[in-house]
Amino acid sequence: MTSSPIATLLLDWYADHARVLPWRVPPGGEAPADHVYRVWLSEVMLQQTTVAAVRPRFEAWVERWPSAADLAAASEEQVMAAWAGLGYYARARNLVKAAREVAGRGGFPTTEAELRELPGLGDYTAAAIAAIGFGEDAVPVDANVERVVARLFAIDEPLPKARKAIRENARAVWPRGRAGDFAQAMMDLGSSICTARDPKCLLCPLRAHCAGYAMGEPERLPVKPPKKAKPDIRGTAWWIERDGQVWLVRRPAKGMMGRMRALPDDGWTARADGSGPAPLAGEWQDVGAIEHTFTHARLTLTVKRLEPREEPSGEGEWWPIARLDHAGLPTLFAKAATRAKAAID
DNA sequence: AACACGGGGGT
DNA sequence: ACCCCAGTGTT
Repeated sequence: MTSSPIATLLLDWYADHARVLPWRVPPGGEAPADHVYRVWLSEVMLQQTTVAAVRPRFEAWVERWPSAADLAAASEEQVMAAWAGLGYYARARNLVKAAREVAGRGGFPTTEAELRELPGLGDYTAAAIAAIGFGEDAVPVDANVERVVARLFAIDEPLPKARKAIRENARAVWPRGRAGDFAQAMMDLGSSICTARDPKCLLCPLRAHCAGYAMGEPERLPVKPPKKAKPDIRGTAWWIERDGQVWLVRRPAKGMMGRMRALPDDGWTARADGSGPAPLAGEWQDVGAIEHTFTHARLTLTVKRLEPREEPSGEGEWWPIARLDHAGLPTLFAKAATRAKAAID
């Protein structure tokens, strides 16, 4: 079976232009013993998250937990704190579950179909690990591949209906035996040449084969559905301070930032303003508000401060304010904490 | 099929 | 001030 001209051109381009990334084996290089673990971790971190944001977090992570067995032995609490700031926290909960399943069965699955059963691995990630991690002829279709293929074949049907045609065309050009390198080549092309806006077609190794380029305005593709406006919502977070410590709670398992450490709040959700009572009676000092944008809403969070005599009710813990950086707060609450501390001075 | 789920980087 | 992103799980 011979490769398509597109595969040959892109693999040749990749041989000269591959990005150097901490989880990547250079084209032609030898995979390390922990390769699958590193590919798995990088792929999960890269779900809806940019390379620039992932890179330093990946390095710190593999230093702390060099293998799936190490990660399986960690507490979920440690892992959640280590994930703080990366967002989509279900990924961290699933990462622990998956690590324990992998450790329990004595190693990673060795097929795409088995990988797909691990928590947190959908169609894309299972295919990416199979192709990049151990060379299976899998076809991982992410947003980069969608964009490149939609342009190469001038698929102008709007997403998500276009996905079937995109997947079929991707399969048609994907080279057997080089699935992993080709996947990474598509990522690099999508990130540096075939970008969402202002693609650099004059530098593209596939230009001569690109129907989108031939038609003009390849940047229109893929066609995306209109997105809806984000509602503005409001909420309150409570900064309860005593003897250089602040009262932190653990968020419920369900919903936003599930099981993450946090400041107590008034029960706002991404769909509604909060209205819950303060966890203590007293003279609350308004220390200002912070803005934070989620996927589905823009939140204005008012921060109120109190130095109480009695203990707050309910589950929680006193945390030294000087060590708040180590509490593993999601970015929203880290911002709120910064606001509260600024008001103290 | 539609929605919930965070955050940061690029322009 | 948007737009985008190496998506997955639930309803």
